[in-house]
Amino acid sequence: MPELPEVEVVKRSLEKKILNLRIKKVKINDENLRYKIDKDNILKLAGKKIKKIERRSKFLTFKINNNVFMLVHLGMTGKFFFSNELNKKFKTSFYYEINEIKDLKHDRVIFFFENKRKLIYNDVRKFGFIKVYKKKTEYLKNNHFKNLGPEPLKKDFNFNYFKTYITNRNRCIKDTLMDQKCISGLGNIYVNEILFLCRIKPSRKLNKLKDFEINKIVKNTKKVLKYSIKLGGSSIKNFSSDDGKKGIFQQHFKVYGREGEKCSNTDCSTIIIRSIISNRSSFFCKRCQK
DNA sequence: AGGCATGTTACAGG
DNA sequence: ACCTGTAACATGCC
Repeated sequence: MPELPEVEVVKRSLEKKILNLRIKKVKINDENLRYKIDKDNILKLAGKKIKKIERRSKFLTFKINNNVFMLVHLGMTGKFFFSNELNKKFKTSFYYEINEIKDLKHDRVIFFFENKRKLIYNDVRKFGFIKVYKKKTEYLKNNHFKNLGPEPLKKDFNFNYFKTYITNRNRCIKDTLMDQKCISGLGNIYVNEILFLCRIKPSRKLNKLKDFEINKIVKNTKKVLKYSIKLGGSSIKNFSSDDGKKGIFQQHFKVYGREGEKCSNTDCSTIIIRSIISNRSSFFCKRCQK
């Protein structure tokens, strides 16, 4: 379920659990993730501590001591689980309930810490990956960050940037917002939600956007992402609560997944429709989004 | 059986 | 070299 807000929530949650813990052992159950895991490198993490966790777009970076860096992308179905010394599993994010037996099969990599604590990387579809860089220079050169546009929540994603970016391009707004080169961290769910709030239909061409709409897109992008992070992100399945903190943003989806339902804008009861744009479902209200 | 699913990227064509 | 659109990757659920 990971778009920017979910990855951010995972990051914050992991910080509380594994920061400064020493890795004792790494076990690889399935090395064939999006990229084949470099066993030599990942096994060498044993004995080292996790010093810092950062997020860039939908990527997580674990800074390990001795200038070692571990880069993780959750793909479509990647999740982290943490279990403590009692071998009782706890969620590492706020929004996954663990069905231990069912999920065992998809536990791809396990990091063992002292006192029987474990961090489990679980990924059903294996679109996620884990890469280890032995040197800071190697990490900085990694090709995943090369073409990333600005972080939506930072100041460099603003009206001027966005207006300049879309000038002389012709594409529809939905594809543009999904394009990580333009803005990094959005995915299908949040783009649908943002465009609904902006009352712009996903297929609108960039050259037909008015300045006030460009401004609205920038503002609503920040608003939706912040609100979702505040609610602990969203999840379509495997969702449950534990200690009262849970990701509940999916309860606030206004269009995503709501094909056939009535538009949630007041004084509109048009049925939300779904259409495919660039191989991805788009949900929108024909009446409100122009 | 066939369609669908939160993402990225290799590739082809302009 | 840049821009854009498409298909593929692996797996499970309706």
